[in-house]
Amino acid sequence: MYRSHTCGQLRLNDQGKQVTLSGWLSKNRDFGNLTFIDLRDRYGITQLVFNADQDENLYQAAKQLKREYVLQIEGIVRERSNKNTNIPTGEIEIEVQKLTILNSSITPPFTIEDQTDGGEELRMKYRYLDLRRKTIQSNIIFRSKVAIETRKYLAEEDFIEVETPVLIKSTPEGARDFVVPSRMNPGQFYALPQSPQTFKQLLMVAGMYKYFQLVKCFRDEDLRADRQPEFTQIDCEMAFVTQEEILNTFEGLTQHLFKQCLDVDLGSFPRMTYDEAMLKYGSDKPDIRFDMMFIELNELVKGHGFPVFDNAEYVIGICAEGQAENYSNKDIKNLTSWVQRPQIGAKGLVYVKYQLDGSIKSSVGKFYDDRILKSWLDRANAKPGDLLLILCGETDKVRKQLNELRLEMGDRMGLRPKDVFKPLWVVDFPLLEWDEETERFHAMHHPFTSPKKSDMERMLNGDHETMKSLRADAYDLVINGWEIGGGSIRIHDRALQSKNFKLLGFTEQEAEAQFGFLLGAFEYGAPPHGGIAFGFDRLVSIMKGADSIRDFMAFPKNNQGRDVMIDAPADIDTLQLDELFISLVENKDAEV
RNA sequence: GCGGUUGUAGCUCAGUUGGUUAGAGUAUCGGCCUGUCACGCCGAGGGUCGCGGGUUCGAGCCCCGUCAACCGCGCCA
Repeated sequence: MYRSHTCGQLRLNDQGKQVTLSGWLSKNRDFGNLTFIDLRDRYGITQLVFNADQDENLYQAAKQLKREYVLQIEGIVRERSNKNTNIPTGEIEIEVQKLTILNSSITPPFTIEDQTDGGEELRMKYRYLDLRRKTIQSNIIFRSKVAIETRKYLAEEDFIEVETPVLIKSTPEGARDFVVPSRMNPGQFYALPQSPQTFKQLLMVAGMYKYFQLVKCFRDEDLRADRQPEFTQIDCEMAFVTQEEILNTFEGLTQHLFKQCLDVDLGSFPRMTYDEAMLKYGSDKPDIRFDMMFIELNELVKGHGFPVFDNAEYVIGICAEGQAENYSNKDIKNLTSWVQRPQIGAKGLVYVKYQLDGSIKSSVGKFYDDRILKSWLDRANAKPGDLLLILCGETDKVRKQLNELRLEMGDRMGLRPKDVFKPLWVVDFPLLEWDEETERFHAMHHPFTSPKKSDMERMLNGDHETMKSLRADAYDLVINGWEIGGGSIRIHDRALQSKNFKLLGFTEQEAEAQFGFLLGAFEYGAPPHGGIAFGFDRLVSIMKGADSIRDFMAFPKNNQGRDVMIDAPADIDTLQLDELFISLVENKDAEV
């Protein structure tokens, strides 16, 4: 028996007990003839004490122990004379009678503590040591808890978990696929799924409705703090279901997870159409922890001789409450540089300060008199002390820019606390998105998304401009400005699906070649169906208020998609290449 | 593909206008210490200043190139 108790278990009322503990040596504090050792496992830390007065040999043995040695000890639980109120086991210690070194350790490259001295790259290389740290361990344990509660809730709702294949077929739509060469089919490749989308729809055709799966998905695109090449989805699909039922079911799931895992009551989720979100926040995933909504100023600013506004398509602003006095000319200048960075790309920034004494100060004061400036402030419901920040330009661009500015101001003003959760359903997404560059439509959600019933007639018979205005039964769950989940009611009619493929620029042959199996299935009595997928990693991270999903994955990849611990990806043997009928191009530039 | 930040001891970082032998904290090693819990005190070892080139009497610092990490843009139906 390696242990009778964990290192986080013993309390004052256990004193006098004979116990056996196993764990890692976290720290030792030696006093010459008395030494303390912190023994750590995933449950906590228990202090061991070795006293030379009681056993000189044992004390000398304990002195030789180093960080991260794996120890097993037997001893008696004693009340501490000096208690440590910072840890749950802080009232007791173990008076050690027998010490066994289960394994030694070389000196770790960084400290295994809550606040480690190790940088990210080093921690990733030695991820197995990083994972010994309580902060990371508790993230992974929390993730497990959320996964288990997800299964509990969905099982309670009569969902069944079905595994779908990982080796599937590449499709040009959407993200870039990871591909896997097939040895038995020379020259051909599987693709790893970006999501189990078509399979879950086929499960609906199969009558396996109320499906879910906690599933790995793969996308070969550039990484971000919140994006990894392989990630996990809570993937769900239901048949004989309306959008309303789906929203309610998964609002319930989200409430359940927050309640069970964080003891947070989310309440019922507000809903907003895509158009409203774009108009008020310039984003399809608005952070509604704070207001600072967009104020449209077009007709108030035009026609007064300020050419920048007169020539702009769209002039909008936000009102930063109480910030007028906080922003000196220099601060405004810095903020202007901030919006002019290439990542934001605004041309400039106009401000109107409604000063506490009621006077008005503005960067465009020589073009507009105070009466006009006041009309802008009035539209923004500004009070003395408020700061109006205005951007202008093409509608889509300026919305995006002002969205960034709004979030930045929200951060600066402390309006985005990490422990406050504001969920939001964004609904009625456009069905199609016109891409100017390739001069074709893209599916806003994915090509299986159904138009709203009221738009079906227009979709089948409308002209090009009509297509741009079609709305879909598609929805996103947004929490604190993060897209946590998204889904739609699917097309279950072959003719409608064919029409959609055609709009998306597929020829009939292409549609048949790529999705013939699905179109074929639709001819055999496909039920109405729809579903949703949650980004599991993002959900878990945001529940813990983290910006990066990496610390919620046991073994994440770095910015270049590398696993620096196992050093993958890596070259493969020429024999392996030969078996796969793959030859590598020596000089990459020669390829072109 | 692009923008930004960073790269100096095992680790985290400082290093001024280009100028003596490149520092601190921490970790490691040695010594002392009987109530610590970021223990304390004394001492020691530890450096390809990411890499390559250039300017200069002299480069951690300036210039050019390059590599890597992180953040973001594009991309991510």
